[in-house]
Amino acid sequence: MAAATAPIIHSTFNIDRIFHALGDPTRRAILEHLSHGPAALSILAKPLDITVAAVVQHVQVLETSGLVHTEKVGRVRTCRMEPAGLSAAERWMQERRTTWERKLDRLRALLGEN
Amino acid sequence: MAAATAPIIHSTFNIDRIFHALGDPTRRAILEHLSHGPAALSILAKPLDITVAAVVQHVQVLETSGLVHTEKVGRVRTCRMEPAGLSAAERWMQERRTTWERKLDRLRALLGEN
DNA sequence: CAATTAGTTAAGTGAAAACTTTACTATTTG
DNA sequence: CAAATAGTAAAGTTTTCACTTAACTAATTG
Repeated sequence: MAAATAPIIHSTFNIDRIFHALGDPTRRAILEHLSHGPAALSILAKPLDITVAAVVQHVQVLETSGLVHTEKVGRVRTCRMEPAGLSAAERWMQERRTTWERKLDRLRALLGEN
Repeated sequence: MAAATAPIIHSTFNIDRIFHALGDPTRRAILEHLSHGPAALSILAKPLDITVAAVVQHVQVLETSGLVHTEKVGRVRTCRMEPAGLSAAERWMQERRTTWERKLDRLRALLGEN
């Protein structure tokens, strides 16, 4: 019963990789930067005091998780945020949270009826 | 300009700890279990093939992040989900995502006007 | 074309994280 | 009360992760 099983269309997203990518504060800082617009690797590196090589590795993690897309033109690799990955993670959390909240409501209703 | 700065009330939540806690698949499995209702440590441990000691450690991480609350009665420690932490993480993602989506819209509008 | 800029790749280091083992305490139950 | 159950705490092991260094390629610019 309850809601019909949703068709699995968007399973290109690996929730494991997404949450792992989001687990690191530097990668979240990169995402935050990219939310204001696309940026080259060297631009992303500037405010973070780590080497460009480290930034490259973080961006690779973000890219294989699907949270970021990159494209190289000339010698510049431009990174841009890919919002669908975030949506997938938001959905995961929302599902768990609402499942729990519904459970709580039912419990409260039962207790209220006594 | 733009929106007024939101008063910081709910900063009891450490977004760093929350995202770190969510970064581990075993901890997400525990949360998933708890979304269906509170459970004792030993119940949580059963489907995961790791020792109870390891589960205790995961639950400690979840608890210090605020995603889970636990209480010991007799010899049983019962764990229950705390949805507010998830909401905080959802909010973080939604903010970054919508910032980016608004940016995209403005860009599209500009291009559309040409 | 020489110098600079942007990024890449591989290998190594150190620290954090996940997990186990072991020994132990407190509670419950037959 | 003896045995079983539920969890705890500390210490050690293994694995993963973030980061650096260093040597290199390709594109751009003075």
